[in-house]
Amino acid sequence: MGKKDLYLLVYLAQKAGLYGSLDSSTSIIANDLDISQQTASRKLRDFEDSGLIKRDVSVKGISLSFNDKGRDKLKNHFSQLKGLFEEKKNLSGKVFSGLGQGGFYVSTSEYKKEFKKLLGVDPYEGTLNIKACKEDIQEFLANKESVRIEGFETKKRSYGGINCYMVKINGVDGAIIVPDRTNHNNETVEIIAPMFLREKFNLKDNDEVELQWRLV
Amino acid sequence: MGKKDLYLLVYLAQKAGLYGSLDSSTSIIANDLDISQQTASRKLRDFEDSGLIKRDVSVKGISLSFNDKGRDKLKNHFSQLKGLFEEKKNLSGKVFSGLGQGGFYVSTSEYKKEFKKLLGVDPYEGTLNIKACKEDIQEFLANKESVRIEGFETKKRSYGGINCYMVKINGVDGAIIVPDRTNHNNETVEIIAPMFLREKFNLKDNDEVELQWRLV
DNA sequence: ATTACTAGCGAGCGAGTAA
DNA sequence: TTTACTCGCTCGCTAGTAA
Repeated sequence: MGKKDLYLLVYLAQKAGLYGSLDSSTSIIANDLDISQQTASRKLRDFEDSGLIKRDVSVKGISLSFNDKGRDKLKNHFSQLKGLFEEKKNLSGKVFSGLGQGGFYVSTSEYKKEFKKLLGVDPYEGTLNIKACKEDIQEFLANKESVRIEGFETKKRSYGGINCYMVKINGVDGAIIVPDRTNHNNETVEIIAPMFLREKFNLKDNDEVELQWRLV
Repeated sequence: MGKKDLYLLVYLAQKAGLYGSLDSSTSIIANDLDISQQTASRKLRDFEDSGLIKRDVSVKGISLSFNDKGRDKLKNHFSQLKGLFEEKKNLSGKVFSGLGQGGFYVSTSEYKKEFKKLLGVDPYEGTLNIKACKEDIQEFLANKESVRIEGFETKKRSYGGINCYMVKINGVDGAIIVPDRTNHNNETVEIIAPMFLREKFNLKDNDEVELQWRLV
């Protein structure tokens, strides 16, 4: 589906709901959107082919509902706009135990040197994993400037780049790090800070923490 | 401007900000959006002609910013989406004594097993009935994802499916259950939770409780 | 009444180029 | 380098119908 057809997706969302369904006909939809019945039919077939919607056709009409992919597409579009109109200032999430992969970055001296520039002081050699709702994270990061740490190569292996976002965590200066190569899904963020945050704040898994932006 | 060109307006908004401006060139924009320089140029002129944006052209490039009309158009689009994604966040209602039919579901081992998956722990073998205004309930449930527990059959009888909505009740993780076969009207919801909520919160009939969404 | 195929046409895209 | 004009061509639209 082309970016030009968003308007149809929005129309469907309004008529069917994101989790509901719409019983209609291609002529009705065409009429509502001021396009031909044939075009409506074709576009809906295209949406189905791209996996955005579910389409049930009968001689009585057509029943339409969203797939995850379609919802995601709309949600993503919405998040972008939301960043423009409603800039999220805070992100709260819950501590959880990660796989320890973040510690690798902070322990690697080339990265560590860059992190020190971000934090002003040496980073603690480990990261704090925080889980939050995917949309909240997207919104929090949307339109925010990140500091890029470029990847590099040694004889032994290559090291990927990292995007860093300057934040305060429970009031302490830190940074969200988003390595190019990460196993994380998009429901988690990884934090570096000058000290062992778990100890500092006596954090256990599922404890809530609050992130705020700080200026670079 | 046609409805199809929203994507360009969104691009501009992200680059320029709603109240800022963007110094760029038609080639850069064309490249970002995967269209030709000529098309970018033409579309931007069209936007200007429709009064959506302000356009300052020089041989060095182009400076773009939004007019009220352009901002309104985007804002309007955003508001439509907002209605879809940000529904009512809370529902308050009053405890009442139901007919005890909900307890049947939580006592049936097949259902109970599914409920355990939802709650993480075994459910208390009973439900809490909550009465609220019909419209509030509809709005609260609108467009929310539900977890479906399919019905099943035994030799003795058949068991209907249940739709479950993940909620917090007074801060406790629980779920609204909506059996396919229910005697409830649409002014009530039925809650399962890991513990006997009436005891936990010392609830009497007509006491007010608050429901909030929680992520699955 | 439907959906959707085929054909033909026209809007809109982009290459070339002027300013 | 810019922006933007002209023009040819293509993609996607709609009319006509089939199913």
